Amino acid sequence: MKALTIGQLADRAGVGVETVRFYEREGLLEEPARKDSGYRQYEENVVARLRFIKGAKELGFSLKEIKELLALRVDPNTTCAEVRSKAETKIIDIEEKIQTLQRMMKALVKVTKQCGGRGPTSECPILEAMEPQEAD
Amino acid sequence: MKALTIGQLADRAGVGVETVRFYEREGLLEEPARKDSGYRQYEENVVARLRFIKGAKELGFSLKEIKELLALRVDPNTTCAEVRSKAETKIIDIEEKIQTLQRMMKALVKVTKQCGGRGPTSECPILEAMEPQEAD
DNA sequence: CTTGACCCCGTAGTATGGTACGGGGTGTAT
DNA sequence: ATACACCCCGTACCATACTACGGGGTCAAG
Repeated sequence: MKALTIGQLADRAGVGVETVRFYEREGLLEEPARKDSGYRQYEENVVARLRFIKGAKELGFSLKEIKELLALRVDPNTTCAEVRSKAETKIIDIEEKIQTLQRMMKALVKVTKQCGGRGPTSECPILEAMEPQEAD
Repeated sequence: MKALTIGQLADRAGVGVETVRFYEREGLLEEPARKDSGYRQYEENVVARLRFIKGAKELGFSLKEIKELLALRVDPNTTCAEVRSKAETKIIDIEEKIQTLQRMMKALVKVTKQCGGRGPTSECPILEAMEPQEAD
């Protein structure tokens, strides 16, 4: 297993070198091994971690939340109950996001259908996307 | 129909007054009618618009993208083809987000299941969440 | 053994999306 | 008629998440 340089890692994950160093400072990536020269040496699996961070960000998770997600693992230093309850909170969170996205999609499909139709409407059907659930 | 003051609007949508004025400056909300005093007068439907903005933000859409989403309506000033193609782009976008979220959820469910089991693993199953599709 | 691409670090600057402040006018209730 | 909450505007400030810069060392190819 040959190690990756920071540049190779960044390329494979589709982020910038500076971003990798930034994530390291922020604690999203652990400090890698170093060569004698001081060069960072990354293992292949860090690529997946970086991609995960990238994807989660695009879904509206903050780096802080992503850090929590990445910490969700079953290991000897965490109690099961703890992991479980954290994971369940996140699951609910994600389910809500999915539902909202599905409503948005439905609204967009409706727009394209209206289009196929005839009457020009000035309504904005997408506004309904947030309505059905957030009854206060 | 009684108009809402900016404060009432902000309360109902769950945002701050300053945020409303900010969105107005950014073109996400149109300039409302004013009283002689200069006070803004909002119609009830602006509440939905604000909630939409709030929700879309939590899903990782930028204000710029949200503006585009809100502009997606069938009206006399836009050609159908245009609206259609924009909407379709957004739909694909949203579908991807949904799929990623579903993979994340599956990973989280897996974590909770591992938990119920016995062996402590130090693996992080959530890292697989971004993998299956982004094959390069 | 030099040249060019890449790495190191620290610090500064940027874009986005608000949030706060200050000095002033408004609205209504007592 | 005065008090208190709320509105006006402009400007300044803030957190997050990068991104760039500068001065220097490294490494592999030619």
